[in-house]
Amino acid sequence: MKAAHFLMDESPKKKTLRQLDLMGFLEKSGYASVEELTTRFSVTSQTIRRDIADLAMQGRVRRHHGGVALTSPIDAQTYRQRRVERFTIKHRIARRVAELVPDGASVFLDAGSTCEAVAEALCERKELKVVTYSLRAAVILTDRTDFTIAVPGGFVKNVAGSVMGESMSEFIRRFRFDTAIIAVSGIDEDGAMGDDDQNEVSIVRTAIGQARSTLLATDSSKFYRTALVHLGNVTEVDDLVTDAKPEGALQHTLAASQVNLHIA
Amino acid sequence: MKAAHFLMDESPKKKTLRQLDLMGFLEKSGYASVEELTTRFSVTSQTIRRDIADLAMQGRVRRHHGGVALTSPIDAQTYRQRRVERFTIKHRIARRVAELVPDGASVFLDAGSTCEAVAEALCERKELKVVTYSLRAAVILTDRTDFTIAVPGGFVKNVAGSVMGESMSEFIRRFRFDTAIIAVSGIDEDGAMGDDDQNEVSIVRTAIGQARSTLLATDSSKFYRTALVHLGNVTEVDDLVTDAKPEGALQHTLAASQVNLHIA
DNA sequence: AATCATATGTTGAAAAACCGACATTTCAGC
DNA sequence: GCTGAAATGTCGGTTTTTCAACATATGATT
Repeated sequence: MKAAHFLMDESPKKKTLRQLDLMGFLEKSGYASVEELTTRFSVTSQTIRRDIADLAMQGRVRRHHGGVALTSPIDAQTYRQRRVERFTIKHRIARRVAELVPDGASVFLDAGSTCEAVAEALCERKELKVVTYSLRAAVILTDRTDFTIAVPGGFVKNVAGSVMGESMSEFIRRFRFDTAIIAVSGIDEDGAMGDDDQNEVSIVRTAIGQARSTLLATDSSKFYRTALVHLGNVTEVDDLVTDAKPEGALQHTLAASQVNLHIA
Repeated sequence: MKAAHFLMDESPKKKTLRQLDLMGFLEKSGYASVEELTTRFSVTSQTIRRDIADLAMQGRVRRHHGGVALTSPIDAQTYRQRRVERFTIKHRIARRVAELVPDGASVFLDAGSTCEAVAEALCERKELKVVTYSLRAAVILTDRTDFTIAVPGGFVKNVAGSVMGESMSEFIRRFRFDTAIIAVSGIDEDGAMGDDDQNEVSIVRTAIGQARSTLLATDSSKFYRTALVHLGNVTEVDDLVTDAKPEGALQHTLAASQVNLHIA
């Protein structure tokens, strides 16, 4: 009973997840106040402090009165390196995605960092019509292109910079897409795709329903990760763009389906 | 006592020097606590706080309980650029505007470059509720704060990064504002304010109607310029923040009204 | 169901940091 | 030397943060 315990269990607990997320946030800004973090994660200051205490124990952050900072904050070099690293993976995928989108197409674009990279890559196309609920993607596209771009209205979710509101699906339903470009938080071995936010899932499902074809863009770290909310099955998508071929069960699931696999 | 000549190694302003040094230190570590800084510079915490207050006023650092952090994780280039930007007219005006907005307020924020500068300055406030149809402003605020932010849905107007749609006014009408922060393209000598886009004017008018007070932020180049679409009269606004006192007729128009004039 | 472990929320008192007002120092210019 | 402005220090009262101890929830194991 206990032997199996430390051999197998790799599933990240909530706490660990949040701490990981917290680190990600820190790496962007270098410093974060406890207050910011409490609202960002919707937990008590005490919980944040416990997270911080853990991370500080591991020497990964520096504690301060009122917040946390990175220990070896954004050493210009590592920072650049990280950027480059992300550039290669996410941007390789993004470029591949952009190649699959014809000029003049009407596109739905999901939120999340991968989709922001896709937005950048889409700038190379011409005369696209894009609907997205990612503010950042919208800004990237308006700044660099003259595409027709639409965003739904609502409240902005801080973590992702995505828009959330009551009538999102209604808004999306007003459009038809040649392609829905989506991203997910995890894909199970049986091909179950999932995300961490119920609302986002609902939006994406609506978009898929309005689209002639669905394109899933995700890096291989998402394989075999289970996400909170079920979004659908990977066999429903028409194209899957990723950076490495999935191994094992997932590979078979895909092979047995109609999914076009693109390795960037 | 004159004996302490070994302390006299400072030539220009001590204060300025230390602040410069402090910035240098910050750029390495991204964050520094007040305590660290007191020992590093051998001065009182109060002095450090005054330095910090100065720098924060200039928008060069973010204050936190216990210390300071850089506003943005530095990229030498952007940093230099920011530094210049900080002292432009728009940013001076923006800072003044932010001072007039109390923590916790609900505000409407117009679109345009001045309002984007205001968005940056508003990051210093706390727990604001912001409704804006400027995508860029929305992104700035979501990236740097945990405010509640809402944007209306619609198509994005490329040049300005503002959102336009049928039901904009309806969306705006769902909110009440403590302050509507607006910008205009021109102000006539008789106080007539105008903008160049019929839709934007309609949105702004609606917002003003929902606001307890209206704050006009505009640089002095807008004085005596006539814009296409009439928006209202400057006497309707409660506060006018600008960079230079208007001369001539407009000055009298303002003096005869209830407008509070703030020169940044 | 009972039990245990883990994660999170709550509370109240102690500690730390803040701010304003005023005192003191420094130094340039008369 | 005297004076005034700028910079810094000191002091107290206030606000914010922290921490420890306890309570509650959730979930897995038996």
